[in-house]
Amino acid sequence: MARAATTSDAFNAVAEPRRRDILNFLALQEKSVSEIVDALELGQPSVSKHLKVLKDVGLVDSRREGRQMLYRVNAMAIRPLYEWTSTFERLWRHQLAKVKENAEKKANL
Amino acid sequence: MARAATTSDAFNAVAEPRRRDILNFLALQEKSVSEIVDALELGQPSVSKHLKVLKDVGLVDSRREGRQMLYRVNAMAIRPLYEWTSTFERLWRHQLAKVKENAEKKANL
DNA sequence: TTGACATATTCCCGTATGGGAATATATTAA
DNA sequence: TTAATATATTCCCATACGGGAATATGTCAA
Repeated sequence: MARAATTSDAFNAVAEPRRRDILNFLALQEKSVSEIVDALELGQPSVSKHLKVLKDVGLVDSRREGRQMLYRVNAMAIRPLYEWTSTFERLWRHQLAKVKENAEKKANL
Repeated sequence: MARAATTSDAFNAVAEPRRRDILNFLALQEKSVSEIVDALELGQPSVSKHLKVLKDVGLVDSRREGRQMLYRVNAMAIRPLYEWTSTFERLWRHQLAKVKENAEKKANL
């Protein structure tokens, strides 16, 4: 077995930094491919390929408007990632609480 | 340029499902390598290699106890992932709110 | 039609992957 | 010492990556 395909799930799709850049850029509103190309300073074919990966895993949707294709984020598809990381949030809060506690103990010596 | 190294950041390290399995397994308490091997039903060399990746990006720490190596999660290292996904949480909440709104509208016809 | 614009796809290649098998290293016990 | 246990590393290979260049497809305008 080799490395899992980038299209196998949201975790793999989002591992690529440029794809996160694209999602960030689309977060506020839908954009055309060329707007993304301009914003990210990346080749048009690369952007189209990244968008295909994102679409395959459901992270973006698209619609045609004239000659342009408009892409928008499907935020729901990021939810599994959020849920998974949330299970660890409790752990680091606990960790931070202990650090704080120790600091206060020291201060009160 | 090829695909980014699995050790380049937490996003890439966590893209591999077995590594998420390992982190899940370590979430509650530290475990030895052989405990992980038994739990995940994966070869020992594979587990050691996954642990190396996780350690390289700071997702786990380890300490020796006799012949065993005990690994534990460093939850703080997952924080960037949580933060990034959180920026999209607002978006899907908004989406869900609209769905609910539409459903209620229909119900009141 | 033809041409121009916007996007998608194909082809190329250097690079790294994850698993298994075999082997190396570290630690303890006898 | 030597043997046994626990873990790490190396070597192998099939696979897919991301980017650039070139090309194909799709849409509108004249």
